[in-house]
Amino acid sequence: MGRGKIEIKWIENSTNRQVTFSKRRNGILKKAREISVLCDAEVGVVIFSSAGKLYDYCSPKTSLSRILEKYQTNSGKILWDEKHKNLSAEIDRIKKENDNMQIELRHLKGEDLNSLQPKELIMIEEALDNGLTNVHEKLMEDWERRVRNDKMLEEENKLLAFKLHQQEVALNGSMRNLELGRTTIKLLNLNAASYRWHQQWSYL
Amino acid sequence: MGRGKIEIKWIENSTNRQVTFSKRRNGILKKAREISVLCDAEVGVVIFSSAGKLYDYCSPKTSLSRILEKYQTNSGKILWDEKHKNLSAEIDRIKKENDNMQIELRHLKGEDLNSLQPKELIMIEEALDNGLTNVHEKLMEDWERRVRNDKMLEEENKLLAFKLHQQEVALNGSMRNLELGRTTIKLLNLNAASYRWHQQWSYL
DNA sequence: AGCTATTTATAATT
DNA sequence: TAATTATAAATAGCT
Repeated sequence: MGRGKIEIKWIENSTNRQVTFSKRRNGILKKAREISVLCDAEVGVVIFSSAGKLYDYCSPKTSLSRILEKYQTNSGKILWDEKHKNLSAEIDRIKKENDNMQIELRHLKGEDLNSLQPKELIMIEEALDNGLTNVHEKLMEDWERRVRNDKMLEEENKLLAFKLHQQEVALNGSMRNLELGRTTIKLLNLNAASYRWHQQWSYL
Repeated sequence: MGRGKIEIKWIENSTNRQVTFSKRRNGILKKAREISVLCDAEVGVVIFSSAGKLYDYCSPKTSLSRILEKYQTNSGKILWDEKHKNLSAEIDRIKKENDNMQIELRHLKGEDLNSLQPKELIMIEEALDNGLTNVHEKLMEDWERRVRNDKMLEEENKLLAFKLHQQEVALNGSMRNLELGRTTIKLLNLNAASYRWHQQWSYL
């Protein structure tokens, strides 16, 4: 896999050895990543260079300690004390639940349908139809609420505009009736409604 | 690295996935062996297939637990001393993931929509539409396959009926040419096709 | 489970 | 030390 073929034995030249280590280490970690994605495998890799530097990989959605725990139960080799078996079992249980939901989600999103029987497809179709109906209903409700609200605001608007007009007329009338000059004009007992209106629109 | 290039993403076809897993697993374990020899590296690899089967490698002159011990001191990550912490954190994480999926599922099924904004509703609607499109496509494919199959069977049927008719005519012809009486009529070298046909329909 | 056309990884070289 | 390139090795799609 290179300019020349090499025997699989210790590389004496230390520069070469280090370069090869770096390249191959990257290769292994990449392939570990790939197999975990391609095949949904749980993978843990730990590599120490001869100088003692650490490199590692662990597939997503798990952790080295979890992988190692599984390793213990599966291989019978004991890596450490076994006081956490029940927690581990709990995790397995939840993960299985998780996987099932994942599958259901995929199916509802129209993915990974190849393995399904028509009967199953039809059940999914029904679920989707159902969901769609409900969503549409909700959207419709929302739309209607919006429309009602708009109408209400419009009405209120008209009413307020009218009141404003009335007040202006009244104001003009009183002004005409006042003597000119520095007369202080004490303004106007705005009634409660028009006050609220004023508050509401004053930021414009 | 094969007849065609593949994307690094989950392989849907389960046969392909399994074959790829097996090939790549061997590849990784081989490379782990090689780097440990070539570069005098300490390597530990643990792989679980999605079905939960264990494969592992550990470089010679050491053991997984020794490698892992080194891993702990070197990375600062605690693998087993306070592992219950890790585990319960893990459980929390998975549970959260679980909850999120649960919610998404509910939403797709049109449940629990009250808290959603129109924008979110529309996104869900799109997802559902999409899923429905895919499911319909799949059903349509299935339907078409079925129709094609039916047509083929019908054609074959006609052909066989025709052959049968021909044979009857031929039979009647020979009968007419035989003297009447108790002559034994030795029946008829049915050819292979009509024999198969007979087998096929005789249960009706 | 084997076979190859290809893609990848990497040993040698710059 | 980092790129480049010629070649070996791995493997995807077939059978």
